[in-house]
Amino acid sequence: MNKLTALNSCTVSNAKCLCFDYLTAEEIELIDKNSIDVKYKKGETICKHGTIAPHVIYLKDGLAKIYLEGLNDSLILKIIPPGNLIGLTSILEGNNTFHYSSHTYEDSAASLIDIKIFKQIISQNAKFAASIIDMLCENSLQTFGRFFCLKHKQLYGRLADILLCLSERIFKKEEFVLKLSRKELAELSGMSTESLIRMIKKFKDDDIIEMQGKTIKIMNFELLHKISEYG
Amino acid sequence: MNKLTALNSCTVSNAKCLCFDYLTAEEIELIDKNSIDVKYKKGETICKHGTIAPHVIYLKDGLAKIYLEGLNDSLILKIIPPGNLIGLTSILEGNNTFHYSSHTYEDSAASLIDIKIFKQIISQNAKFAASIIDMLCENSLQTFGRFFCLKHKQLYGRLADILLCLSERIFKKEEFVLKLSRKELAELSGMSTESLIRMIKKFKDDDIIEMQGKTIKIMNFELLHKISEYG
DNA sequence: GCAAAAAACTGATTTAAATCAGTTTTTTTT
DNA sequence: AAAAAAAACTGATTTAAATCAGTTTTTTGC
Repeated sequence: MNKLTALNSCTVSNAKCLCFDYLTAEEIELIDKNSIDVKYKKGETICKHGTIAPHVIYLKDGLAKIYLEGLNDSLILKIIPPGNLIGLTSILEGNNTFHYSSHTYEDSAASLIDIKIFKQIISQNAKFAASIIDMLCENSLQTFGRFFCLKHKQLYGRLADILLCLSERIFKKEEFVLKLSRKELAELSGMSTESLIRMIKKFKDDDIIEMQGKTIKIMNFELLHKISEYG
Repeated sequence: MNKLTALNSCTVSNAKCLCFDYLTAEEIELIDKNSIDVKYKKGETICKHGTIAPHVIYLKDGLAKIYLEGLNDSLILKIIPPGNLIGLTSILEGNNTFHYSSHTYEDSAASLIDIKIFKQIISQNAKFAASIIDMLCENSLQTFGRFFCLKHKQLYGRLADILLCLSERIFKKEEFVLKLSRKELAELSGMSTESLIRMIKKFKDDDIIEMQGKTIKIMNFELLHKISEYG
């Protein structure tokens, strides 16, 4: 496989959150005692860039995005499916703030784990720490790929990336229901809403996808991969 | 300070490589025995994306870039000044390859640290591991900022970012000698060579910088910061 | 020191994608 | 069920930046 095929603007990393598998019984209890379970409605804010980060967030259910906000623009860094952490970079020593904002795409549930306890366990449990390191590395790789593709690929290739990511990594089905507006899907693909609509039309005309309402079905994976690869 | 001011396409992270300060005498010896010192000429390749990563690279002297290569384009992820690590993400379990390429900007010297030994020390020394986690977090933040700015800021703002980064973070002087061609500087700013030349001209005409050959002097930091901030 | 090559620069043109200005369709509210 | 609001869509226009096609300047090698 060539280098380029490895780069895509996919919105989720390969990282599985395995770190909790390495906890002792006491550590699990410690985390349980120092966590708060929360439910979020669709569209709610989970965390806000620049505010103090009192916890690391484990998304148990639902779907969320993490993003950076500018004056006019915002940039989606990644999508968080269930079983992933939000705010891992906030464990950084000497800067206990959230480094991005997060927002739910659908009704979601999360555990808010006290960040001090989280850091304490990192310092006392080497396997847990190693697992965190792995996740941070995976997150970096995902960001690198997305960075490259949003900077260099054209609209066509970017939409192909997103569709493949949704189908293969997030929903793991060729047909899925994506509860996002065109505006949100455009933001995710890093393009304007109008451009997104035009691209979707092209994909439909070329029989690459079928789309009815919020249901998307990938009809031609092979071609979609080629479009993703060649930009 | 508002969120936006925190985002820049600066090419170096704030991370200081402190991890080696936490080693025991034996661990230092272990690393010494399992490291190779190498000298690179200007323009040499330090590591190549996709190849096996037998070591983590500590840049002792010189200047390097790490970047992703596409078919036509390449994307500079960051600049590595002396005292920083290259290839830290390669410690990721189950994927011992380099996740980017690296190339020297000037004559440089590095220590190649055996990656197995490096990982062994992570697993046995919690403070070392915590320091690695810190560096990974800092690297992520730097990438986020650069990602946002290269995606959303215009040429003018991007060049301002790079100039500020070079002056304030890398050379730590208002006047510095940058041994890069226009082409390399353009690549660093994520724009075409012609665009870079036009932007430099604008900056000179507006008395923001002075430039003679490879010597750059920042004349108006305040304005440069404003340009960086407002894009 | 001169020729050749590379780098720096300039102006004109092209292009990809955003923006603008709408219309149509769908959803929500009353 | 009708009105209002929001979302989806369409075509025309604009714009930022790349590309193209050169010229001038600097560097390199013989």
